[in-house]
Amino acid sequence: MATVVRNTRQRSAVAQLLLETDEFRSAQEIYDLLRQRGTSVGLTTVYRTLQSLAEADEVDMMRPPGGDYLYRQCTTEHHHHLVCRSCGSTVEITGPAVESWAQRIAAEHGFSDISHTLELFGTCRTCSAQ
Amino acid sequence: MATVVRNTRQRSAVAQLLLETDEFRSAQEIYDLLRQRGTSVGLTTVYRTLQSLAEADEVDMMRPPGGDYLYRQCTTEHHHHLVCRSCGSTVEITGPAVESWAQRIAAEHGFSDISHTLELFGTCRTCSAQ
DNA sequence: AAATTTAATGATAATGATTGTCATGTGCAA
DNA sequence: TTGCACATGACAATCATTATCATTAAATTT
Repeated sequence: MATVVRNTRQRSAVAQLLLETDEFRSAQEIYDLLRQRGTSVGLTTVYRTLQSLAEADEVDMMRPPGGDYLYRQCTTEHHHHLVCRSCGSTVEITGPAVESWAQRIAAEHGFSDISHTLELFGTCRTCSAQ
Repeated sequence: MATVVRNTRQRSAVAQLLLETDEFRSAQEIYDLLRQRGTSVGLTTVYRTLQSLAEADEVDMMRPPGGDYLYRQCTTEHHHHLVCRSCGSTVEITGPAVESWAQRIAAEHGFSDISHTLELFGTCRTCSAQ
């Protein structure tokens, strides 16, 4: 019954690249980076692998306003992000009382099964200096 | 120089529908609703009008995880939303100290030109009862 | 080690939301 | 009323993502 995840060259290549990448990257960027380092993986497989890793909570997946989905290897504890709009460099941040606040507000209005999105976007120091 | 916004039947129809709609709706849904009430507007024009209204901060525009852009007439003061994943019904909420918190965190990491997204998603009472 | 089973791969096509094009329509200022 | 510039909308184009499916190759069994 349990879905067996096979250990393939492609899955390892994607996982390894994510380990070495600190910025949020799109599927296309990850595809390009893999080609550059000589460990090409088909674009379809890149999408599938990222989706699989995201479902397993091994990578974070987000979509900035007006942009495509971005992926990044993160710690497993719940956190939020401060992301550079220009280069994708990322700082993991821990929201203060967002969790409990969200639950309380939702309950007050009769909403259940609550989730939330909280992301900060800005321009990092490097990109500010052009 | 200033862009003049003309008062057309189509723009009025979209604005009027938004005034009477309390839920976040997609462009396609708005297009359909306009047809139903006999004030049809071309889909391209619906998109253009919504974008124009969003840029003027007269409607809020958001994109739930895995979904398309949604639009809703809101108050002009800055606020966040609690949105039903199932029917789109929305409660406007005011975040606590999110603003200042975001600015402080960003400054600590050398980021400038900060913006943030904070949205809550859940299932409203009506949809919980099927 | 070979055979077998079944998930994974990837080239390609399909999808679908959003945007671009451009001929025509129309608000509005003169 | 006229003229100009923006607005409209049918249609085509774009493009990220997903579906298809024949082929490859893990992992398991013989």
